[in-house]
Amino acid sequence: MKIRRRYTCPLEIVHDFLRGKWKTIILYQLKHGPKSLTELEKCIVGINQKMLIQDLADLIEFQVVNKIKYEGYPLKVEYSLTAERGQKIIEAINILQSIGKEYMNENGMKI
Amino acid sequence: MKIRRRYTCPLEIVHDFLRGKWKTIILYQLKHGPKSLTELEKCIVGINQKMLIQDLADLIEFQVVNKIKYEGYPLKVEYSLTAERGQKIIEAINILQSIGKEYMNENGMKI
DNA sequence: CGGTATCCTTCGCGATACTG
DNA sequence: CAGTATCGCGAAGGATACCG
Repeated sequence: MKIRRRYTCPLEIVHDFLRGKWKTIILYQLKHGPKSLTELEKCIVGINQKMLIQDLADLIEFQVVNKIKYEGYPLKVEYSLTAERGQKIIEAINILQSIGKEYMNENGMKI
Repeated sequence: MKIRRRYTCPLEIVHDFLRGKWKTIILYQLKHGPKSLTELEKCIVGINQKMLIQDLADLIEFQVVNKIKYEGYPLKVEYSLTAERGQKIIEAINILQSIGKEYMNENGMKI
């Protein structure tokens, strides 16, 4: 992660990090266990491979995601949440998700 | 808040809403009680009035912020978190803030 | 299948000027 | 002091082609 400016509050670091279009969604999709690149690509509607790989790299660097390479052929790589920071950030994302649910109910929105 | 696209998950609504540069910071600054426009402008480094007012309008529409107008002169307006959704969203923001603190400690960063 | 590189477009946001 | 309107730039991100 590149530092973009001088932060005046620890919150700004994390918010700047999560601000992009896809990172929270990627994390959310890893909530129920490891997934491969192509699995992620399939379940995240609208994302393209470039963004997915780019954001996964960021998530790994920030230590919210692990990358596991399995040796041998065919190539197999899996991504999963880290036990520490990954799980913690998911707590926050869960809250946001539940706010979204409420909001949709109140406004008669459907997926 | 204008709907930007078709959402495939309730999380996306809230994330899209919070993605902008300032909303989370504004909410965080309201955590300890109501503030006026100029107070917010002073304590949020780098923001300009246009963005502040624009984001406050969004936050009000999404029912995380209340606007209280006091009658009489001089004009007085205060913004505060709503009891329901405002408090709930702050829970998530608190988690992000604490992740930021950890991250800064680990990497020897200072404000 | 997993990953990198390049080009091009969109739009978030900053600057600035104006109104009640 | 509170709020609205306009304009332009730069970065985020989409499309696409290529490599191991």
